[in-house]
Amino acid sequence: MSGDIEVRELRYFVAVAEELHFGRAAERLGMAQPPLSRSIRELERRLGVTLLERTTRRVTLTAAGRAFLRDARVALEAVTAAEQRARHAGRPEPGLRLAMKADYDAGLLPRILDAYHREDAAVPVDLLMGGRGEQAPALRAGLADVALLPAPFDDRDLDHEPLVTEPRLAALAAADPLAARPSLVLADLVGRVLPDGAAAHLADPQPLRGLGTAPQPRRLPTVPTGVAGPPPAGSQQRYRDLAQIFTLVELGAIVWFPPESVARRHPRSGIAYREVRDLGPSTLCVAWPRQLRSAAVAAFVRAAAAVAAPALKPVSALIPVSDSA
Amino acid sequence: MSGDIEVRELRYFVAVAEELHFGRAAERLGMAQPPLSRSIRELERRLGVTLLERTTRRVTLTAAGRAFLRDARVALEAVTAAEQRARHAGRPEPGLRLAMKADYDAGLLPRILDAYHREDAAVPVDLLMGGRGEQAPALRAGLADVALLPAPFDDRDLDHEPLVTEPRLAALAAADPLAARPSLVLADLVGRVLPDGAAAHLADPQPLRGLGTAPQPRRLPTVPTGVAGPPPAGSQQRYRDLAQIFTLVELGAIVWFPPESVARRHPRSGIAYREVRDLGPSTLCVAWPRQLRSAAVAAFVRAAAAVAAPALKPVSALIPVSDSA
DNA sequence: GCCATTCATACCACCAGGGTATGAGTCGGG
DNA sequence: CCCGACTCATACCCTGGTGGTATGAATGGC
Repeated sequence: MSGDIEVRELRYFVAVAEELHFGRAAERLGMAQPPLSRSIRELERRLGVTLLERTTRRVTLTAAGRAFLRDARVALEAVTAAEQRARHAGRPEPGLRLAMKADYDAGLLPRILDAYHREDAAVPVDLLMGGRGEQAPALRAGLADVALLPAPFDDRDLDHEPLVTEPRLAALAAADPLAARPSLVLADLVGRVLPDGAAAHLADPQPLRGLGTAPQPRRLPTVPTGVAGPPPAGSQQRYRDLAQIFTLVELGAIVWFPPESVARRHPRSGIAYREVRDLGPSTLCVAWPRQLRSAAVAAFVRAAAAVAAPALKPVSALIPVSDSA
Repeated sequence: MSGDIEVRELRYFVAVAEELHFGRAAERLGMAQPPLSRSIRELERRLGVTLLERTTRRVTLTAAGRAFLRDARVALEAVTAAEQRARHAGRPEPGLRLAMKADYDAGLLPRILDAYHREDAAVPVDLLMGGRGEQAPALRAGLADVALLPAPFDDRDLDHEPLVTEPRLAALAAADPLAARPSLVLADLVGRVLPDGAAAHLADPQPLRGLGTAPQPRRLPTVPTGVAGPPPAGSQQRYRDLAQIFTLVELGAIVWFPPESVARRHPRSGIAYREVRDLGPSTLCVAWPRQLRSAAVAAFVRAAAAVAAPALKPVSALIPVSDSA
């Protein structure tokens, strides 16, 4: 009789714990409800612990269930990361997979790659261009080996090194009355649609790094691909490519806060970039999975740090987790 | 047909990768060799990657295999930690499990516990007294929630906060000629048997924290329990309890480097404690699993930091990994 | 009090995973 | 150079775990 917890059981439990409904969880898992119920019960029996409190009307997590949900997610991430990294390492010439969002490199990418290729441990670099907030998960999932990304980001299981800090600007429609002013403060923008949780800057203070922060919801809002028309105002829609953002900014539908280097790279007649005096700066970081200490990654981090060194300003607080990350 | 990697397969692969021999690995796993061979082959097929190069005479790891071994160990650790933490969280009154080595608290434990119990989030504390080097693994395995331990230690997947730094002394047999001197330097001790990799202080500089450090062997030397007679000189024997160490020090069999607070707590006529002018100090840390951010742990860390605050000296370099950790 | 909803139980069927027997390739010794 | 030992792979069988279907039982709303 069964000793070990299996990955399958972890997936089952996570599904039920997320749905809090055996029927829906079973549907999501592509199976029938009775074997799912049985699996969970068997899991509980082996753990010697009740994870879920069930009545026929309601399913709730126990304290142990909440703890197990958190740890099960971590474990599942570790398993899939192992799988992905092995797949990549098995390729004939496994390059270094660098995850970043296009243009979010503070103009350093060419010099970093140059410096990197002069390192002894250098291997070819595969660029993985992703949307905002996809870099850190890609590292965790084993899909990338190293990333360039702006802080703050969710740095669970990641190590990082700040590279450069630069101001962020507000991108406004040129026709916007605010564009007439040479500089703004955040309060000027109250009521505007701000992308990507930037609204939090106006509302709450940033969550502090450290212990005791409540666990954050991890689910990303789903991104409808190939949408037509602007999203409803006030939605926390996430924009994957700059063209889309530019269009919406030009239309006055949103305000956007790009780092200075990104703005400088995209002058555009319909868009005005303005200083925001009380908007915190953006810090570009290099990040990598904590337990991954390959020579190729180390060389990349060295190269990036060396290139950035002259411009380095220490970042006062790297916020590890935020709802919008 | 193939969906997911399973924990069983990870265990199988780790066994084979460690033994580099299917027969022995099968024996270790308590199964026959053919199904083990088949499982590994099936795992490779699903990964699309060759993990092991086999001839009938020799089994070797491929590059992908080495990467997968590292990640598989991490994943297995995560699974067992999830299991253990759930078991503990399911107990009727789950206390905070504090791992430490007896006496290695720099005299702070009573005050830390006092301060902790005044915290709102405080729960009863279960003390887990372990030998040297067992604290960090206990945190990783989900057997403890928080630990007090001296740096350096293997801090993979752990967060830590330094508490106090204090000098270490040399414990010598009172009859030792060196005991006549008021203070020593490490060079005086060349050729002595030093426990727990302290010899590294004499030989190589400490490995630097950071990337690119080669992966370290993780296997602890096995500790024969209930040994009789002193171990052979030069062995990297690990000593579990102080009584054993004292006996060996008194006999002049070893030299030992306890933190000052430990020495002060154990005055003993047969043993002389002497300053070692070039021996680095010891820093007591509080450590906890990185992803575990419970209120009880946060409260404990706060309490420990508050108690230690007056005495806090920053530690210059926490060495994350060492052979002796 | 009835009915809809939802989790648990009962029972069945299939195949994944483990066992045994044996083949095949490789290295070493005579 | 051939033989034999060693070790991994293949062939085949069989058990039990895992999933499906049918149905019961309990809960909460109307």
